[in-house]
Amino acid sequence: MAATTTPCCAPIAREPLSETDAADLAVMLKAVADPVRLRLLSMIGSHAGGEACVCDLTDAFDLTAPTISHHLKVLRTAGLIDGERRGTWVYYRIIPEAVNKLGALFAPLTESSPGRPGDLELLPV
Amino acid sequence: MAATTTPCCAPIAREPLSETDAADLAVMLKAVADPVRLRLLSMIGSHAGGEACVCDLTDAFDLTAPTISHHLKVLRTAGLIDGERRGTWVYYRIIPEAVNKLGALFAPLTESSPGRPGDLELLPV
DNA sequence: CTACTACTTCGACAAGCATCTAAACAGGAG
DNA sequence: CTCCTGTTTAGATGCTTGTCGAAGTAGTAG
Repeated sequence: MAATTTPCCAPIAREPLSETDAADLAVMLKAVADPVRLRLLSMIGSHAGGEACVCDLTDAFDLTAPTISHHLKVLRTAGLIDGERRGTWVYYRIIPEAVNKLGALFAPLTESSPGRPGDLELLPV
Repeated sequence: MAATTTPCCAPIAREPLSETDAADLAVMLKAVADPVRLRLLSMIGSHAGGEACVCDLTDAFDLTAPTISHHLKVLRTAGLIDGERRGTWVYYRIIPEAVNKLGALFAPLTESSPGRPGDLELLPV
């Protein structure tokens, strides 16, 4: 749907984001800026085999199945996860590129530059 | 207000987030999940000297001053920036710890683990 | 075929949020 | 002191979104 494989954007404190990039990233961040979706993403990512069945996810919350399905759709639309039906169950998997993109945005800044932040050090990923 | 200096949370795909940690992180992510605030943060962080005056920020948008002030307050409440009045103008500065916390959450995953994600490699920061 | 389970879509409602205008507050200049 | 500029607060409004119940779709089992 959206272009999920854009290289995009330097670290947030490196150079000002363009209006377009900011809007693009905000979509992805909005998807993650929810406790339930954050936990869903974490559960899927840390699940054995790298993928989790919806049934497992639903049981972990005090929410109805439609609500979980809605949150999964938001994550999927944002390009953060991908779902696949295998027989009876639907399995979701994290899209690592998308997560890495967010990680790169909040780049490793040098924490200890007490007043002279002119020379940042970027860790080459 | 909130505890901003918590070490908190392994990478999102490392282990499932606790309900508490997820809620805590969601607050910070909600603050960033907006195009305007994303650009504000980026402008502040990449500004010469590491800090930016509100007047500079206001001019860069088609929004009224109160709206910008509101967004800055959201970022400040989330512990992402800090503001200080010096004479006539107010200067804002990024809090690197907070940004790094987000960066650590979306940790560098090994992209190419095709089915055996048991041993992830963490880059020691 | 019917019955059952797993998941998604639909429609609705309450809460939250981005934005505005108007007004208040802080500091510098005349 | 008064006036002006920069910034924040207060209140109001319209859009977005998290949640639910009910209904729809997909696949398995008998």
